[in-house]
Amino acid sequence: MSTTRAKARKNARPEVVYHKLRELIVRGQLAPGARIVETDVASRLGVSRTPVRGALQRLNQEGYIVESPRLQQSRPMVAPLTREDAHELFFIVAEIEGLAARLAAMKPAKERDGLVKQLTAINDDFHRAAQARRQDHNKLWELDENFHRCYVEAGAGPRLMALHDAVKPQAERYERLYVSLLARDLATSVTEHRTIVRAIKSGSPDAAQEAVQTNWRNAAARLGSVIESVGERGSW
Amino acid sequence: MSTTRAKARKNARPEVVYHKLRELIVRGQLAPGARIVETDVASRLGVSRTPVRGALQRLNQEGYIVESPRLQQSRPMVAPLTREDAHELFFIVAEIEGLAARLAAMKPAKERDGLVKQLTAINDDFHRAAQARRQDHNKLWELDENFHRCYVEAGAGPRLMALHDAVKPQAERYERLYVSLLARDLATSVTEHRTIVRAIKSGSPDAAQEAVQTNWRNAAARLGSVIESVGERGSW
DNA sequence: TGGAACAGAATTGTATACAATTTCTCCGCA
DNA sequence: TGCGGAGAAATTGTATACAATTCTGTTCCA
Repeated sequence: MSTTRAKARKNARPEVVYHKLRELIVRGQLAPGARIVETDVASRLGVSRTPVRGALQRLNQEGYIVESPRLQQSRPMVAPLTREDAHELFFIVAEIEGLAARLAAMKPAKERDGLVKQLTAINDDFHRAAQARRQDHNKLWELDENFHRCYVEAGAGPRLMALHDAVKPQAERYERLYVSLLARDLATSVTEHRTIVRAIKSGSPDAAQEAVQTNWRNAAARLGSVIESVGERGSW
Repeated sequence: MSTTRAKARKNARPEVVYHKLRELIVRGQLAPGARIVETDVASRLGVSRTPVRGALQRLNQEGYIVESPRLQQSRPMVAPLTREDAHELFFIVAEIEGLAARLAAMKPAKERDGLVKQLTAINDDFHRAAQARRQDHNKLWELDENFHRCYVEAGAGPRLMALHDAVKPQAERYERLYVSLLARDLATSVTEHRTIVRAIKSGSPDAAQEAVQTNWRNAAARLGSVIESVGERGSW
């Protein structure tokens, strides 16, 4: 579990390599299946292989990169996007964020009030952005992300938070796919979000957990029906 | 999430360093709070710092070691054991294994039959081992571990399995504490295990998930009431 | 033509030297 | 005695050289 939360250690080189690569993978500029070569990355970013190695190992542990099933050496490549993977991943997120929502709904009413206000505001923005003539996929993704992060941060303790931080980013690639491929279907998400907010507002742990899980599981189903191996894309 | 499942790559040096250190930490021979020095480990195990670094990074990501100061260098030390940490960790395991149990309970009856037989056998062994005059803590831990692993493997897909593999080992330190400190209270566990088996046997997803979660949450509560900062222990 | 084998290139694994940073120690001084 | 600081020791960060492994392309033989 990445206990390794966003390290404050900004200038650490493995850190910047990690973020650069992760960004490229998540945005699809480094295509699923693409090979990653330590020396290339190192020379492109102007560092030696040592920090690159650290970054690669982390990306591997976090599932962005997989190792070709070779024997003695690893030969890493960008993890592919599959329907099954998306499904399982979203179900896992459903559990984690569901638990966080349950905990958030158990907070004293006073705390919940502020949270509910925030959530409502974000979801309204999300609604508007979804209805806009010219949709901004980037912004849509960010708003959805914020919505979920909001109640997770309110409910989760450090350990659950760390788990969330370890797992959730892996869903980012699929979430971006979601808003791209299902741009017209986002009204459903708005409604599901409202259900979550209501449950937290009324302080119903069971309902909150249920609502979050439903939201994610439905998303998994919707995405699964349109993801057909979004093949090679972009290069670097 | 350690997508990095137990690598078949046996002879890989980072792998053996990782396992050696992990074992020492989990068994308490490397005390919570103890500093870990790359060069020491390297010379003790007869390798250079490079593979040690890999192992250390992984142990860090998996939560076995933490970085003490917020400076520019890491200075890793063995993660301490606390009541709060145990509580949160067990609740997380409750979610993960609960989900796995739910999925296991949804398998066709034919598959479930074999599973139920296995689970019953293990739990009976566990029962006997718990009642033995001279308890073998090591064996007790292993049996409990097997019991849970059994239904998890039956129900979980690769991603959930990977998540489980990433999180569960971190609970090992607390589980061993549990069987040591609560040796006389293990009958309760046997009973809770029986409830799990019944739910899977009857193919009730809700009941199975609930039973697993109850088992872990109760364990968290029981452990929490006796864990009092099990201070420094052992050295290397 | 097809395939096996070999040579060379490409790539990762490991060790080690050096640089940067942190911690420790001990001495001076009030 | 206690505090502060300078310099030494310890420790981690980075780069790089070399070793081990895997991949690629070509040649040679059936």
